[in-house]
Amino acid sequence: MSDLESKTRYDPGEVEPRIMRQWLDSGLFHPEPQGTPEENYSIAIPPPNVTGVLHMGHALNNSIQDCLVRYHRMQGQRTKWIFGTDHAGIATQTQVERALEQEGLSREEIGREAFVARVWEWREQYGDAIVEQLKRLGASCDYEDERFTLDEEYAKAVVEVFVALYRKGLIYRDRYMVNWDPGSRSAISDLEVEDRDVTDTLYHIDYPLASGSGAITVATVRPETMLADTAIAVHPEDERYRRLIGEKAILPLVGRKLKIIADEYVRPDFGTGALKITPGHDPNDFEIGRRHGLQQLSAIGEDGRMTAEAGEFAGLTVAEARRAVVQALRDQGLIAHAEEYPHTVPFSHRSGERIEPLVSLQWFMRMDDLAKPAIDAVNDGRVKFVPERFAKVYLDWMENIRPWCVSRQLWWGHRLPVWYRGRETYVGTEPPRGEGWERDPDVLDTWFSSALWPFATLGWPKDTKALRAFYPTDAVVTGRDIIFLWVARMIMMGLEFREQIPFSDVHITSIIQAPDGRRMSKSLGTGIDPLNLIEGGPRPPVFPQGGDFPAYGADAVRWGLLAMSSGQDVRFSEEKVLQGQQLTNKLWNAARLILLGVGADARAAVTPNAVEDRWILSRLERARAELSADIEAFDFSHAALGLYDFIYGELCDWYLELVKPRLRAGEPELSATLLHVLTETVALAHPLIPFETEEIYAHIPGTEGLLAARVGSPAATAAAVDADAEEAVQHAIVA
RNA sequence: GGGCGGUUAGCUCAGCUGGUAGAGCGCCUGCCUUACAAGCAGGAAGUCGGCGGUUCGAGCCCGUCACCGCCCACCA
Repeated sequence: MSDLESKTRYDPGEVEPRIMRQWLDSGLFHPEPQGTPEENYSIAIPPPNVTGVLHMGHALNNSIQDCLVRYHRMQGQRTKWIFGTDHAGIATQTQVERALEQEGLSREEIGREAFVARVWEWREQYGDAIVEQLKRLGASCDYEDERFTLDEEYAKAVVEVFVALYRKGLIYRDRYMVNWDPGSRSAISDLEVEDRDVTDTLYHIDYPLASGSGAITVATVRPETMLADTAIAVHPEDERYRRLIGEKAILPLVGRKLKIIADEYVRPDFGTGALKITPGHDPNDFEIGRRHGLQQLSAIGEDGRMTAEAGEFAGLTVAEARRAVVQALRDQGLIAHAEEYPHTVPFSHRSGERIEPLVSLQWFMRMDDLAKPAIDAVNDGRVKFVPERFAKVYLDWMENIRPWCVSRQLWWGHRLPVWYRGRETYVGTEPPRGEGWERDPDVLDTWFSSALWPFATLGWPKDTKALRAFYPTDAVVTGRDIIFLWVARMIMMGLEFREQIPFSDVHITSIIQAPDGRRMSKSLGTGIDPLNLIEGGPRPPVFPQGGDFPAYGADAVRWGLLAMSSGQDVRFSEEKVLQGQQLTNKLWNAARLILLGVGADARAAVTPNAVEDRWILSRLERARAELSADIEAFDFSHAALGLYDFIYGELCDWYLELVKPRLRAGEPELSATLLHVLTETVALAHPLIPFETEEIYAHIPGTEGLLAARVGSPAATAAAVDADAEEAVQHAIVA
């Protein structure tokens, strides 16, 4: 008890690492796989990227999950926080490629096998960082049962799913228009594309008519794609062009004859009302091309350079080709007009490069059949979104769902279980027998494996004890940015392969913005490293006052983040973390007052007669009920604020101030009440501020074991809200 | 082009099924020497974005406008 006497301020830096070690050594976070999912409680962590580091989103998200997990554990439920990391295909591969570049190497130079080995090494070296950071936060994950989406066992689940969906006809190979990311040199899904505002030049180009009588003028922002034009389209009702339908125009620079076709897609009021059709390089033109049976030509290759189809322009980059084509057209006097044209253009979310729509042979997954039961699950309330409005976002997307391009031209990931031999294709969990088979080099989209997370982590496809004990899980806690990428797909896969929803609650957390309202981002200098908040460290540039954060400690940061969170996006506020620190300091000193003040024989029965004693006991029960209700409603800011009000306002400022004289007199009855109140207070506060409460608990005479492992509270059930006492005290306050 | 969210004290945010505004930080005043001065007590401070409507009564309901933010969408 010496540190209680000597330390007038709570010292998280000393306490927290020590307590975490005790928790980890206790095995408390690693439950036996027993019982049923109904009686147990489980959450599968959104797997952080292996090479990632903790950011503010993780800090909030994991503070919330830990609060839920600790709360349910202390309700006596067998509780498992399923833990692991994600291989994060493109992100990880890019990082390792960059490291290679530093050595003057490329992945092509060292070859696939050596490269993948390098990534595994990289993972060994950096993969633990985020795990350690989560421990620093106090997250009570089951670290003893860690999964990785590329582990052998997990990979079996991925292959199993791929093969099953292939056999069902839901996974298929097709030559189709995809979002080609020249940066990662891979196809990416629609969800990995973001639109950005760009100002391009809109060129009006004359295509001479084959009849020799004049020209038809088209408008385009991508003149270089004209090299792959195979038609010109006009609206069937457009009087200006009606007579030209069926005629031919000559493609400048190339000389190919282009049929002038009619299609209702064309808007007469835009540009010139005549549209050049490039089925190989534009998603709309691709559709029009299919409707009219047009040829698809590719003038741009997967390397982002012009192909042989581009003739004299072959080998140029797209940007170079654009300049060259424009110059050539100018030389021939075919550019009728050019103007600045601001519009939105797709970019790769990953590499940041402009998407090049290409026709490519890829593997796709048909989603509509899978979506139906997943739509029902939300409509009938088996899966609930909190806040509720996100259900609509989910449903809108699901009802208009499109095929998912699942193949990626990367090396880091789950390789497709697909082999080819001549015209034969083999798909299976085991390699094909016989000679001459070659395996598809592509890997699966990272989100394909993440979609299986809630059951693949528990050992599926084997029928494991863990699966029987913990699936379905109870909740998933995540940001709204991955409702489609992850949450929706987990629901679909869970229903398809386990015939059960993967979780019953989807809690969508706030997104925490920088203090100035901008997005938190490393490159903008608006990001805040949670560890700098916990252990002290430099304030990023968004804080005008500069200097270092004090070492607030994990409890204060957790409390602050919970208090900040709400159904809305919120700005980060250091004041809330400071308030959390004040709370922990207040509680520390309240514990000192009580523990240093009560007599040694203080463990008497709690039989309060004094009205203020009955009052605080009543308030305690009220605080407990409100806190439970808030946590179960995923209302963490009210949980945090309510806890603060009870500890600060009622327990410390009012009750303890009031009983100080009696404390000095050494009343045994008071001592018993004080110890009871302190014990129950740290117990109910534990899910939010676990470290300090655990530390105080260890100092309370008569307690044994870990607070984190404490179940329920016998005294609590006996006690009840005492309206008489509350009213009596209210009157006293007024008087 | 559709959809969603926001606009409440100087700052960051609460305000449940409508009954006449709250917290933290900041500010002002007083108290201090033994739980905590990163303390205690008290105080000032808001035409609840604008306009119109429903109602005995609206920050909360309806309509409309204005900004701000986000998501979805194939107009060259």
